[in-house]
Formats: sequence, structure tokens, C-alpha cells
Amino acid sequence: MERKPGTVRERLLETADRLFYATGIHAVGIDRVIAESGVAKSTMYVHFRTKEDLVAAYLRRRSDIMRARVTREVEARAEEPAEERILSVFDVLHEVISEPGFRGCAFANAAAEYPHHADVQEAIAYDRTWLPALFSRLLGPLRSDNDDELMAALVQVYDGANAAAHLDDSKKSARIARKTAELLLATRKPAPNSNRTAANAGD
Amino acid sequence: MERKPGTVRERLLETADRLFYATGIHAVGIDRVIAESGVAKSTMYVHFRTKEDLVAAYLRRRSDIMRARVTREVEARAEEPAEERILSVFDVLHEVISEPGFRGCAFANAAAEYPHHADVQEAIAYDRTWLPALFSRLLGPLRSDNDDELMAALVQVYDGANAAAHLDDSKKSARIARKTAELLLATRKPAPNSNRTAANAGD
DNA sequence: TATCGAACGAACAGGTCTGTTTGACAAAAC
DNA sequence: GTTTTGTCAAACAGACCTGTTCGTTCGATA
Repeated sequence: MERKPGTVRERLLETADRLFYATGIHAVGIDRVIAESGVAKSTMYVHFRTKEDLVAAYLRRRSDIMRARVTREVEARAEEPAEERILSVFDVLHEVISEPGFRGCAFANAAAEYPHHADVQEAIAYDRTWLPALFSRLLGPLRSDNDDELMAALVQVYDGANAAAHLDDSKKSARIARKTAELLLATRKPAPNSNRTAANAGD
Repeated sequence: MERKPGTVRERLLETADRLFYATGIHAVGIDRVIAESGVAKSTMYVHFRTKEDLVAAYLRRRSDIMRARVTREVEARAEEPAEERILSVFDVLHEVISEPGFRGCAFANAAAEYPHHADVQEAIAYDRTWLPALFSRLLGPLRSDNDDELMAALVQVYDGANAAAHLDDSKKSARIARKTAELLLATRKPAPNSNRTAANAGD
């Protein structure tokens, strides 16, 4: 029985995304979300049981959007080598960081505010799976013996660029991170100099 | 005219640190801070004009403590090569991450909660200066042509380890970050094989 | 001993917060 | 045409928030 299909929920989520991300979650009350959504409070509580529920939905939605955006980019480069496809993730990150209103990783920010709330923690965990999974999928053909660590390192570099861009208000970090990622990938690639286990300085 | 020298302020800051870091800043009211400090509310407002003032002081104090901890470690290795000294920062980070109650970078967390508050932003900026400054000082003798970018990359990797450890609840990230940092340092080092221990004759 | 300053404690002001309730209304479904 | 469903508006409860006020206590100092 939708007056207009799914608009109320979507409007709430869009407003929540905008306000929560820009201002912080605890700093934005339900009253403001519903006012700027043009939705009655009672209606909101029909769609979301609690504020925490709304927060979790906001995070899941944001995760899905980012995942789709990255996936689109990576799939557009289906013909390129795996390394290039992985690095293109950092190009998307560069775009994101460059957008006005960028304020760091929404999930890191949410984790800062909601340390002990199950629903929110679940939504954060939900987001944390896809990037490693994507790297893992793309790394598949490489078959290096410590891909797991490489993958973790790449995720870390991604997180670091996100955090540094936020804290230092710098737009350059994704470019720098891309170079670090290149380095990580180049070193462990089954390359001409054959020896790719653990970067020992005594080479 | 202190009953016991400086205890009230310090007790407030210790409690603020414990509660704000563990639970989030907005989630902890002044009432709880003063209750657990054993300080009257009116007394607290003598020492700190506003809650934001207390938050900023909490952050500055935490920054100073961490800086001192890292500096101690780095100075203890005054005889080692600059690369080793830089890498030892990641060893300290590993310790920090491994401590019970670790919940990510306090400054990133505060930035998430207080986007538009001058005092808090200043305290965060205050923290953001020392790590690049330390790296810069240690890198001094290396004199590579893009030390600035290397420095930024190292800071990023540090931030990434912090963030990933928090979000993934993993203790391994500082070790992984250390390897990434090794890679960064090894690649841009002027002479890959030179075993010069006393290159840092700055003192 | 008299004075002063630091801290206490408890109430209070004025907001804001989440979440609930109620009654009405309009559109879609039957 | 009646019922169901989604939505609205507004008031309300009860808790919690920051920050202020004010009279009191108590130790140090002069």
C-alpha cells in the first residue's frame, strides 16, 4: 500500500545519511531527521524501531552504495591486469575524498560513537567484509603465498588514506596510498627477480 | 592553594580519558565524569569552562602521553639507523593496539563526534603535527628527493593500522603496517645495502 | 586566631533526547 | 462502498543534558 513506492523510507535514509555523516550521529536528533525528511515521527517509528535501527540502516545503505560504485569501476576494467583493477579502487577513493563534505569513513566514525551497540556493530562488520573480499577475488589469479597479508595490507592502506584525508583535511592521500599499494603489489607479484617472500633487506 | 597539589584537575582528566575513550564523548555526560572523579560539578566548571574545554584538554593530554611514549622508544634507539628508529614507532603502536580496551585512535574518534567545534579541532590538529615532525626529523639524514611524500605515506600507514585494528578488532595490523613501512623505506633509500649505523649524528 | 581560597553538595533552569499515543485523513484494495 | 493501510500532526512522558547558583565546609596561611 505505497502512496508513492518506498519514498518515505528512502527519504528518511537519505536525510539520515546526509545529517549523520556530516554532523555525527549523536549530534543529530530524530526530530531533525524527520523534520528535514518531511515525515511524521510516528511514521518514522513505523519504519525503524529505534534510532539505532535507523543508524544501522543508514550504514548498510552507505556500504551498499560504495560497494556498487567500486564494483562498477573494477568491472569496467575487466580486461586489465588484476593489479590495475585493484589500484583503481584507490582512484574511486580519490574521487570520494575529493567530494565536498567528505568527512572520513562513515563506519569508522560510527564505530567511534557506538562502541557497544549490537545493530550498529553488525552494520560496520557488514561493511568490513566487501573490500577484502574484492581484493581477494581480484588477487585470485596471482596465487602468491601470502596473499592474506597482502590483502590486509591493502585494506589498511585504504583505511589509512581515508583517515588521513579526514584528519589532515588533505586531498592527496588517496594518490599517495595508491603508490603504496603499487609498491605492495609490485613486490609480491611473481616477478622477474623471483624472490617474493618477505622483503628482507639483505637482498 | 591546593589541598593536595593538582589532584582535582588531574583526577578529572584521568576520568575523562577513561570514559570518553571507552564509551565515546557524547555518550558520557558531565555528571558521570564528576561522579567517577569524586569532584563537585561546580568545581569542575571552575577548572574547565565547558565540556568542550574538558574534551580538548583530554585530547591534548592523551596526545602528550603518546608522544612521550613514542619519543622514549625512539630515543632509546638513538644508535640505530634512522629506518629502524622509524619502524620502532610501529612497535609502540603494536603495544598500544594490544592493550585491553583499545578502541582506535582517540583523535579520529573525536573528529567523528565533533566536526565543527573549534577547541576540539585544534586539539586534534595539535596531535596531528608530532608524528610527521618525528618522521621528518628522523628522515633528515636520508635526504631523499621526495621525503615529504614518504613521510605522508608512513603517517598514512600508521593511521591505517590504527583504524583497521579498531574496525576489524585485529591485533595484527601494526605488524603488517610495519612491513609496509619497511617496504616504503627500503624502496626510497638511496643505497639499499649500506649498513651505516651512525648516519644520524644530529646530537 | 582570623581570613581566605578551594572544593563540596544539592538544587535548579532550560533544553533536548528518544519513544509513545491519539485521532484524523486519504488512497488503495477488496 | 467498506475495509485496510500508510501517513500526518501534535501533544506527551520521562529521562538526560549542560551549565549556574549558593550556602557550607575545611585546611592553609598570615
